[in-house]
Amino acid sequence: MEKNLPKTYNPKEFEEKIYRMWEENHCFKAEVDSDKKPFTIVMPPPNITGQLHMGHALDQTLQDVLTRWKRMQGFNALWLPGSDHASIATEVKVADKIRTEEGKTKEEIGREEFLKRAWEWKKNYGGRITDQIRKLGNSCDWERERFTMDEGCSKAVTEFFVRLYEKGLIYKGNRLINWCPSCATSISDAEVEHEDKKGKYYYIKYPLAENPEEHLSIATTRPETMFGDSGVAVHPDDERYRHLVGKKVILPIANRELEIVADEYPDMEKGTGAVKITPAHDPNDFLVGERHGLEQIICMNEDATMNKNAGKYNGLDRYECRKLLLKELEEKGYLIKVEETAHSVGACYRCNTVIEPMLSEQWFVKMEELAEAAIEVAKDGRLMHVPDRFEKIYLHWLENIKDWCISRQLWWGHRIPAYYCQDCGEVIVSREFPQKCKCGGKDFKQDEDVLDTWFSSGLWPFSTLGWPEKTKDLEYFYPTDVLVTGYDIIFFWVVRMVFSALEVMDEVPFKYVYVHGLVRDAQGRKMSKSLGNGVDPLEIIDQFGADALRFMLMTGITPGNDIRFKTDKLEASRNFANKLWNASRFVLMNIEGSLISGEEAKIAYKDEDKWILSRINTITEEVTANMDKFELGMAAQKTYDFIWNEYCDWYIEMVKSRLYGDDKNDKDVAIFVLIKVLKDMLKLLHPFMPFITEEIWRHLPEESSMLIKASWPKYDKGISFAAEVEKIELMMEVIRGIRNIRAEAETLPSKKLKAVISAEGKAYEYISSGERYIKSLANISEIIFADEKNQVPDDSMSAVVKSVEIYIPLDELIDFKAELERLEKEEERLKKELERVEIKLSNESFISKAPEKVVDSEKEKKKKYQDMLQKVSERLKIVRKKIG
RNA sequence: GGGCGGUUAGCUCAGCUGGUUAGAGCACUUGCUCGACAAGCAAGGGGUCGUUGGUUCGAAUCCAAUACUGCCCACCA
Repeated sequence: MEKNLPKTYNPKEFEEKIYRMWEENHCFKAEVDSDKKPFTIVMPPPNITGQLHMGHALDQTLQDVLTRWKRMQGFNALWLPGSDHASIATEVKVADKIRTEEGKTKEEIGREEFLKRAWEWKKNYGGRITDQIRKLGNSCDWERERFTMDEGCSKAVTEFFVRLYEKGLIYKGNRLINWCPSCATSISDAEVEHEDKKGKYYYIKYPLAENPEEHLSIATTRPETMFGDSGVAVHPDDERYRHLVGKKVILPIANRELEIVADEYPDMEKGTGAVKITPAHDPNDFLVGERHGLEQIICMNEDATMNKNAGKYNGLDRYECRKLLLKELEEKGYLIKVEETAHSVGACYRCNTVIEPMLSEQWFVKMEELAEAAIEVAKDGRLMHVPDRFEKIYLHWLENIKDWCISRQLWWGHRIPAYYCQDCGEVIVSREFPQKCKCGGKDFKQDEDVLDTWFSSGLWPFSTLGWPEKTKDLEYFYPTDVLVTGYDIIFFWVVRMVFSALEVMDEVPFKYVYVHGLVRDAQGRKMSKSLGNGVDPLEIIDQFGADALRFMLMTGITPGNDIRFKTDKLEASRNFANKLWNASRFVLMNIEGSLISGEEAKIAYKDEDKWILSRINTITEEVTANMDKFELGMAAQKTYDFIWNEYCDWYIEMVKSRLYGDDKNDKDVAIFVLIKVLKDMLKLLHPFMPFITEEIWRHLPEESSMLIKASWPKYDKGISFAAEVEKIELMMEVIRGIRNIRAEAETLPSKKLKAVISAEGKAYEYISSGERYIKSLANISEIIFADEKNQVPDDSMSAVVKSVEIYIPLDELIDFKAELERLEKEEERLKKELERVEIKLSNESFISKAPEKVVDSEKEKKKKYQDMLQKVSERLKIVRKKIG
């Protein structure tokens, strides 16, 4: 135990210190231990190029809350951290650096040298994001930190690739892929973002070969691709064109002949019904072309300039070509009309450049079989989504999946383990560099391409635990329990982890997928660099503390929904931390000498002790239930409410008179309960606010171990003080009633007042045995019970709570006007309530059909309201008479 | 074109499997220099829960339709 807490809550003074303490004591470490049950979360690896942003803060905090909670519940909790090499993003960054610092392109530097620089870059900057993450308080096992390109993960990638290849699930083929001209690489379908943009339909004349006077009108949004045309398709049922099938048209400018083919693909209703077919630059046309054996003509280069197939436009950028081509078409009379339209355009999700569908030889993963397995585990419940609406999205995507293009024309990443014999051209896919080819050749060249980043990310849940080796870790910690991620990368990542795991591990990689939303700005906009509306978590931590940020994110969250970042919510969280800080300070300040034992305290519990113990017990049960259901926001909110509204506002206030009194033993009992409940509160709050709770914990007497290692409180069936709870709650209402009188009547002095109370039965017992609460908390000097001797004075202000009447005698000071207003308002309210209950009770079907419990409680309510109403009415009469 | 959300106090949002006087934070009003806390204390005001219809003894909660709004998916030449 340390000395008392400083006067004000200042997170900067201890957050870093506490984190260091946890790390130095290896508190985050998890090792195989067959006596304990494992709980595993594998951290979605942030990109090494990344900076910590609010999305991370949310994502990371959720994982930390779950990890800390499970650790306290006695699980062997492993949260495994790491980072992702982020192929494209890093390559772009490193290339930029080389360009600005050395004035060279990456090609000029060469592959080997470039990779050297990239690793250097990773060494210098790759740890930045993980350093930032520590500031959030993450309790991940840093001693196990992994990187997608470290030795083990790389080995896993090769192993996985080879296995899929050997099974025939990976193939190399000439297919239509998405080409990003700016990144100069292919990208997968998932990496293309579609956006509706304004565009134009250009209607172009394609004259018939045998009769140039006649023509087909062809609409296109990308006229420059006409240099890749190798046919025109019409629908076989289309009367307009039936006679032309098999004939030829002339491709304008290029002056090539194109065959007219009949195919189901064209939509007769749309455009002119005749479609130009460009197999090498459009995915649909590619299929049509395959069906009819049409030539695949590539008319663009990799940088989206036109190639020699575009004739005189060779070398021009695609859009420049479009402009000039349209001009020429118009001049030569080939352009029929131009129509405005809106159509969807695909862009690269990294650089936002419009992608170019292009025919290219790439490596692909066959998806059908893999997808089926991933669909099955969702349907049979082995994989659960929280909230479950995301399961539909997941399923829909898998059910419509196409083969996955995995090769990238980049250098930073896992190089494809395919080797080409330089003598015979044979392709060998293998784990090691091949020694000898069938043909006897020994000269091999490895494939130049690297793999899609998500190929390695897909293996993350098990490659980080040692796969392909059969490690103890893998056996013990796998499958993991929860995957926490945003809905924006379900397709990129979640799906890929699932089918990859099912393929090689034969088991789901995680049991639950907890899907969270985005953190938006105060106006509800997405935080983005271009808008400049991003909020830097590090600045927030600096200003408010990590605990406040975490708590704000957690209370604001409902699974799957976006969250708005507002400073006032942050302030509220910080204020809450301050409240807890001061309450704890108050408790510690009042400790004198040694503490009494639980047994000693137990026999001397006062009613408020029993009440608060009973309440924390209930709250513990509820919070735990919420956590079990992933209702973390609710759990945090309940803890907040209990600490502030029950412990601070009521319990501490009730106990003060005992702390300042002369009864030493009674004081010790109060201290005992104050500490006991505080401890449980700190435990419940610890997953959400780890720093402040640990810091306070360090100051508690007789606590030598850390809170992070403490055990989660359990619901105690033995604690049930129903009568005490009822009594204290009645006290609270009476006190509120008196305070209300004080507040409403402006003429009331702030000094102590007498109270005359009329109560019967249980209420009388409660109040007579609980006078001290009313005296101290409502500032009352004396309580007189009304009976034959002590009549209720007319000149008094009054309140009715439950069946208790309270009168504050005031003689000439009385503010009858205020009293009248209060009573009238009260009467009206009661009449309304009573009416509602009476209507319900006079409804026969209610009486016969509603459960007895509900009917009884309505009857009780009726009695209560009648009783109160009668009392209020009598009082009103008197006051009205007084006023005259 | 298909799918999924949201619509509750001035603002931002909670309200799980139908029964509470419909809640919180911020904002607002009034009063507090009383020994944890003004980042605070006490007492208040403010909502026909988007609209319509249905199920039910009973609907913010379940169902249907509708309006507005956001997001995701899709090969609309």
